[in-house]
Amino acid sequence: MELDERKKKILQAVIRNYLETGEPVGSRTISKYTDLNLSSATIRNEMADLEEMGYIFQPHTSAGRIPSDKGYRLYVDAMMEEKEREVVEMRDMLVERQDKMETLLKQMARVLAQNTQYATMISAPQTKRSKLKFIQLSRVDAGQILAVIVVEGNVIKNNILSVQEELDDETLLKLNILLNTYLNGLSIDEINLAMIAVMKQQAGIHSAIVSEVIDAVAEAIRAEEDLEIYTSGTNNIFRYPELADQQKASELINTFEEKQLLGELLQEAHTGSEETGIQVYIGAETQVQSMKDCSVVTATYELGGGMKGTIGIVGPKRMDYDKVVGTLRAIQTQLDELYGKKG
Amino acid sequence: MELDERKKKILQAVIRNYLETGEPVGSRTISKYTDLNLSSATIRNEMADLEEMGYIFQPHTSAGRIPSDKGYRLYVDAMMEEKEREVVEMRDMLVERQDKMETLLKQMARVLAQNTQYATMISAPQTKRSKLKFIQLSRVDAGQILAVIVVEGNVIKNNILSVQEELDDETLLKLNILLNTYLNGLSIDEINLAMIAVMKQQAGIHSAIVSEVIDAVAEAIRAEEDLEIYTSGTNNIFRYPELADQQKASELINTFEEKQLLGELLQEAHTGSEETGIQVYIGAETQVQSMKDCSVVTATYELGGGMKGTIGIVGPKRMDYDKVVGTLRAIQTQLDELYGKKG
DNA sequence: GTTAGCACTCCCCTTAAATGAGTGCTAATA
DNA sequence: TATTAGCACTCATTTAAGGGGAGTGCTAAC
Repeated sequence: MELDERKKKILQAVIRNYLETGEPVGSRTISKYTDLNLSSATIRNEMADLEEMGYIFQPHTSAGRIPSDKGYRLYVDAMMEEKEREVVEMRDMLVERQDKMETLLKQMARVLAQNTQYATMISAPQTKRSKLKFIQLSRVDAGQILAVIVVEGNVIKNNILSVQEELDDETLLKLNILLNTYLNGLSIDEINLAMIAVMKQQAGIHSAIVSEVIDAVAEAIRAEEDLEIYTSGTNNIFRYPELADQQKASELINTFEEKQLLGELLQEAHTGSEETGIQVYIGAETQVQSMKDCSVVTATYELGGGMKGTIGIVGPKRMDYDKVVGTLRAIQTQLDELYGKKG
Repeated sequence: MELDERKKKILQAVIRNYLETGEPVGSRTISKYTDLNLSSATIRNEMADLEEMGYIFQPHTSAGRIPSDKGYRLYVDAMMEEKEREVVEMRDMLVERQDKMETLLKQMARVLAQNTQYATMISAPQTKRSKLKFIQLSRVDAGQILAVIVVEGNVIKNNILSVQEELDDETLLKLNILLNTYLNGLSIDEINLAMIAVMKQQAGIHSAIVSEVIDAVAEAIRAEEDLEIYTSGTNNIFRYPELADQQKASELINTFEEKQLLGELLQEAHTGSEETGIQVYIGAETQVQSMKDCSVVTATYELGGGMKGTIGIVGPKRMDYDKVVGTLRAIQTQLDELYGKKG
């Protein structure tokens, strides 16, 4: 069977209506509220066809139709009309240029949740690909060395290293110079064993302890930074009856609190994200079990200096895709204007 | 009317039974399952008295009795028998001595939630009262100075300061010496304006820019550290029907996600906490609106070096106080053994 | 002071009936 | 041949009624 123009129009009308009301859509509704000028009987025939093709289905006999995942997918891919949408508070927020990354991200999540009425999450930019700017070792105590590492974008990491033997000031100074000389300008990903070996050799004249410190520093630099994730508006799921029953709500809330799975989800969205940087997962398309009845829309953002993170919005399958995608696109644009251009 | 021994026993029996079942307790139940050997009629008379005194009430005519807040309060203050209870995983966890405070706290919250089946929260230790151990300024870029501050317990703070004029190496070195000389060993609370003034004077020989940097450092040290709070098991609230309806659950979940209010709650519990360090808030005793139908039990913990934080457990009013208080006490003891003794 | 007995209350569950939205199918129509 | 009107049918949802049961308060007897 072919999906002709009329069927498309009817499918679109069904989906639009269902997105608004959340109620199964009947033939009479379509007949009345479209410009197709067809009787409900005709619509019924067409709807039966659409059901056979798998785009819509009935929750039970003698109920109206609701879109299937396949129907939503077609809608998102081909029928959606992005709503131009600007988040004004977001713009203000970004112009202020929070000095604390953490605060900025938390606020972004919150504003977005209030704006869309869905649950939101946001991952802090990853620093693995940004370049080292500055390394410094200092003695804090006898036996304790503080390593401070600054990467592009002024993200700072610290670590306290314990050493057996004490290092004298001179050695420490030399070590600092050595580390900066070799590692400066490299990204964390680029630091490899060969390089560490060369450094150790260079430092070999001093003592074995130096080697130990270098290892510890390399370790600290590469340390699995646990992807920070901020969420907001989790309780928005209660607005949508299809997600609000105890079983589902409980699982979703747990997912949002534990954050582990959110991290994987955002990670995947980030890497798998095509040219536009926006991705939509409908129902079972997500890997996350608790979100099988949800849709997830993600957007990759960039703060300049190679710092990329991902924003995610989680709502019911009947989420307002037009609005959500529009909003995310607007945020991308705003961020680009502020950070993107100057690289 | 007087609360004689027999009434106390009956009240205790009512509460114990209600904690277990969550169902209103009838006179017949008490008559059968206590060693008082009284008929249900007698119990009924006594229960009418207890109701008049405000310790119990009926959710509706011809239902059994359930404890009032006043009843719970009496129970917690005078009738509770703390259950000896050790959280074994906790012990293992503590012995491993996570190097990352964050990880340790997250795990503590999680284990506690699994153990008690309630929602848990934990505040990271505050550093305001711990002593400064080490300060260092370094030049990262022209115009950007990195300030690293280490306080007791090896908690590290950093801040990037922007300065107009460039500082030469020598000035920087002197500044470092100056800051360490004056501030080392002081707690953040103890740094005051007078002290800063003295430092500025001392540095006066150099230039006005130095004064600017000192101000920035003082600011950075005192910067409102936003109380980190980790939560776990929020979804446990769904185990208790009296908290699980949408309205209440949604508000509670929001409170747990936004964390702002939790912070205030833990803060208050911390400061107001008497000798044992454990506090119980029943129902309306909390300031937090969304927890009016909950009970909250908090415990102050200490990690040595003056680092104190607070653990909180949130559950229904019919929470198992004996178990919760016992568990928290056990954790306090374990932490004391590990950190407390050596100060 | 304690207890047995009894009428009464009120929640809760089950069942039955009424309602109404929506469908599929058939036959008539343009 | 495509469209439409008409109609019987389905099924979720709401409403009402009735029975059961747990538990109470009160009274009178022990």
